[in-house]
This record gives sequence, C-alpha cells and structure tokens, in this order.
Amino acid sequence: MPANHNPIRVRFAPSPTGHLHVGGARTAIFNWLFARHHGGSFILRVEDTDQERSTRESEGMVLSDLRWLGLDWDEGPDIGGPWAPYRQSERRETYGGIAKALVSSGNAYPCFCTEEELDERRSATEHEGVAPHYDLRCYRLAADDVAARIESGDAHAIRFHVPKESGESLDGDVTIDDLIRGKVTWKKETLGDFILVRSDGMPTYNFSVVVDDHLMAISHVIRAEEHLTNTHRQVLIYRAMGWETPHFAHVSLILGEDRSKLSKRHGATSVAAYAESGFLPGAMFNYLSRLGWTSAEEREFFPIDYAVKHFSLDRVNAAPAVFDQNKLTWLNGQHIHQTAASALYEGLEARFRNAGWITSPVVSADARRWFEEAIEAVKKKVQRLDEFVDAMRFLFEFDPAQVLEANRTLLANRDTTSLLKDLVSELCETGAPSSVAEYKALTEQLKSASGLKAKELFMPIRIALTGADHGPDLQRIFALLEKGSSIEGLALPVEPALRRIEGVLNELRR
RNA sequence: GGCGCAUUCGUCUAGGGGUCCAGGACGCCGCCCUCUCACGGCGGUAACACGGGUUCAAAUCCCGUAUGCGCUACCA
Repeated sequence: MPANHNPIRVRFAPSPTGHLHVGGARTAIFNWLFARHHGGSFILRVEDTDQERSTRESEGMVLSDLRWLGLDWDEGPDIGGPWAPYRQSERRETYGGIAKALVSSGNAYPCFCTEEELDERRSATEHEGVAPHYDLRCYRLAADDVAARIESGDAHAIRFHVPKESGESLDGDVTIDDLIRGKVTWKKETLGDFILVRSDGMPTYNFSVVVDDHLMAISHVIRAEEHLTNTHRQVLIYRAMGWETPHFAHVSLILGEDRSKLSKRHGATSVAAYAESGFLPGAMFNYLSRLGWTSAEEREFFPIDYAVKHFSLDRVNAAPAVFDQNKLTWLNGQHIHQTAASALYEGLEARFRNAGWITSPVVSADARRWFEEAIEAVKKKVQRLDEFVDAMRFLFEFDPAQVLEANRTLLANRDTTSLLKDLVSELCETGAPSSVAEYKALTEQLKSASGLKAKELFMPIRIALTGADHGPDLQRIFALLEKGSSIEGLALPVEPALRRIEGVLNELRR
C-alpha cells in the first residue's frame, strides 16, 4: 500500500521521443501543482509503446528536464512504486490480459485485416463522403473461422467494438464533465471500431492509458486538449470493463506566434534549450504555470510555492495560448533580479570559465567573492544568464586601439586628453580608488583640475576605462578592477585601470 | 468531409447579466529618477470575431455564421 492515503492521484505520461517540450512541461506542471496543492500523489508514467520513436535515452532526458523545472514525483520508472512497472513497454502482459477479458465479454474481437488492406479500403470509401470507419469485416467472422485462423498463427490485432445497434449491451453515446470545459458529448455514430492491441502485441495509446489510469488508481486525468476527442473511446473501454472513470481536465494547447500548435519550426521549444540559453527554472515554471492559469489576485511574478498554494483547475483557461518569448524573458529578468548573486554564481561559473576569465582549476574564495560582486553590479541589466558574460566582458577584455577607433570624436579632443592625463597622474599617485571616499576625492580632484562639469567628466572616463558608453557605476568599476587584479586565478593584469587609460593615451599620441 | 473544442488590447489574461464608454501584465511610446545603461516610478497606446435573438439592461445567456485549432491511424 502507498504511504499516502490521499485519494488524489494524478500522473504525467510523456512519450520518450526527445527532450521535454514546453507544452508537455506545462501539462506536467499543472498535474504536479494539482497534486501538491491537494496533498495528493504525482505519478510519472512513461508511455513508450511506440517502439519506433521511443528511446531509453530520451526517457532520461525527459526526467532530467522535469527535475530541472523543480518537479518531483512519488512514483515513477526510476523510483518504482506500488504499481510498478511505470513503463508501458514493460506492462504488456497486463494489457494482454485485459484485452482477453474484453474479447470474452464480446466487447472486442480479433481483426486479421492488415494495415495495407485497411488503407486501401479507406481510400476507396473516402470520396463517397462517408466517415472512414472500419467496415466490421472481422467483427462478422464466424467463431470457428476465427479460432482456426488464430490456431494457424495468423497475425491479428484486437479491435474494440463500438456498440451501434440497439440491443447491444453498452451505449455508444458518451458525455463527460470536463473540469476545464464542462460537459462534452459525443454520439455513437462518430466512432468506428478501433484497435486496442496491435498485431505486434503492443497496446495502442487509447487502450494502455485506460488500463494504467485505472490500475494505478488515477483520480484526475489532466492532459492536453489533443486528447479530448480520444476520451470518447476511452470511456467506452471503462464501461466495457465496468470500471469507474476518473475526472478529466483537458488543458488547451500552446500555440506559436502564428497561432498553430507550437513546434520545432517556431524555434526553441524544449525546456533544455531554454535552460541552455540562460533561463532560470523558477522563471520557466512561473511563466508556464501562468500560461492558461491565473491566481485570483492575478499575480504575474511568483515563486513555485505560491503557485502550489493558489493553484486551482477552476481558474484554468479553456482557450489556447500563444507562447510569448517576450514575457518569458521579462519574467526571467525579474527572477534574476531577485536571486542572490551567490546563487546566480552557481549557474554562471561554467560560462565564466568558458569565456576564459578563470585561469585556475579551483576557484578561490576570494575570486568567488569578487565574481559575486561583479554579478551584483550588472544583475539588474540582464534578463538571461548568458547576458552576464556580455555585461561583464569589459572587466576582462580591453583593446585601447579599438576603443579609440570606435569613440574617436569623444576621446580625441584637447579637454579629454588633458582629463585623461590628470587621471593617470592621480592613479599613479594614489592608486585606483577602492572606496566611496577615495572615489569621491578622485572625481573632485579631476573636476577642479579640468574645470569640466560632472556630466562632461564621466563619459570620457567611462569609455576610456571600459570601452562602452554604458555599464555599472564608475566607482564600482574602479573597485572591481582594482580588487580583481590582486586575486589569483582571474584573467586580469595588475593595475588594470591605470593601464587602460595609459593605453588610450598612447593610442591618442600616435 | 464528419465530430469536438475555442474566440476580450499585438500577446498572456480579469470579468460569468447592471458597479465595464471593459481592469491588470508583457511589448511599444512619453516623462521622472540618474555620470551612462539598466532597475524603479508615473502616464499613454490598444480589445469584448460577426449577425440575430432573450432581457428594462449582454463582454457576460441562447441560436447561427466566420475563423483558428484538435481528433477522425495497428502515433501519443
């Protein structure tokens, strides 16, 4: 028996055919939020019955993508659980047994038609304007005929019989009360007999999903809208087995900018790609949970536990939603701004090393502290992790010739040259300012020496020092440069500020 | 084609008969803060798909149309 006796049990059932996509991620998040909000269980089940496309490697990727998002599960293929196994490919006997029961109760039958034959007959009837339903050929086979063909080893699928004529034991009409969409009804005429078990012995989605959801005691099936019309078939299987149906909630699809279903051609769609391009898991979670769901107070920016506390299916929107990179990026910025530099550093070290800024195999405590200061200095200017490298590049890379070339009008005039000369002599005399007081003293000194106003003073210094017309406070830049040059393991020269200004002056003299 | 679902600013959404000549957020524009760039603050731009009903009153209820999407597979 499971340790958790809460009857709320939901599952996320991905097909392992590549990285987790944002659509699947949102479905997983909604399920997880529902479970955590109600104190129920969240089960992970791998739907790998399509052997052509499923791989164990993909399964590993999907699991790690889910973990990256901050999700955890109570039962799953990697951790087991009371209803193991949690991989459908390992549950064939179970499906086989249920299929047999459906055949003996008269709700299903062996079908010997091959795929090619079916294709042929389908295309033959297509232009007659008739719904392309199975023609019931094998349903009408005589019992001993069937027995004989099975005896002789003829390959066959198992097909479910949708009750059509009055007098059949089940009604083919189905109404569900979807938690997001309300009542949805289908008429029996809509459906043809459909395959339960393929001729290779693998169950189809519509069959295995019912068997597993029932056997795993799933209370709420929360899944994407593309499965809504399949629910008709599934409910019929529940009825034929005499099983109670779970509650259904069909979440709308995520669309690309052109309002078609989000897919690879819309650009990055896997959560792994977003992780790589510098999105924080908390921001991804925040954005995806907000896509189609709002808390009663309509908060936009929130941590995971806020969503757990406030999540409710009642407030999930039935209309499809366009994936908006802009808003994701904004949210990611908000999350970065709120995250401590020490935490940000964790996700940034590899990027810094990659940029060649770290020269030692181990990062010393001093170096780490210095990086955290630098992160703090530029944090509010970035919206993605990868932008930190661009925002901090000026600290490590400086080419006087290039800087002059790009800013000749501003740097190559008499006032600026004498200002920079003054600055050099100040730096030689007192060293680079490392405190607010020293910095103030320096700028006061420069102001009186040059006679320039504050506004005219700072831009030439900024550019001669960083090469850019934007960046953190000059005072912080001096301090960072000064401190960093005395820390081992950082790719910084000694006296970087002085060298840079001198370098520019040298270029000016040429 | 048939069936199903959906339709409020460019986008995410609030709203569920009167409080809505429709509120919030992203984006965009302007202003303020400021040595710069950002952050932040303030303001602006912009929507009830269309047509019929029902009602004293409709973004909200009903019907139809249009559009989009999904399903209609021995994919999930």
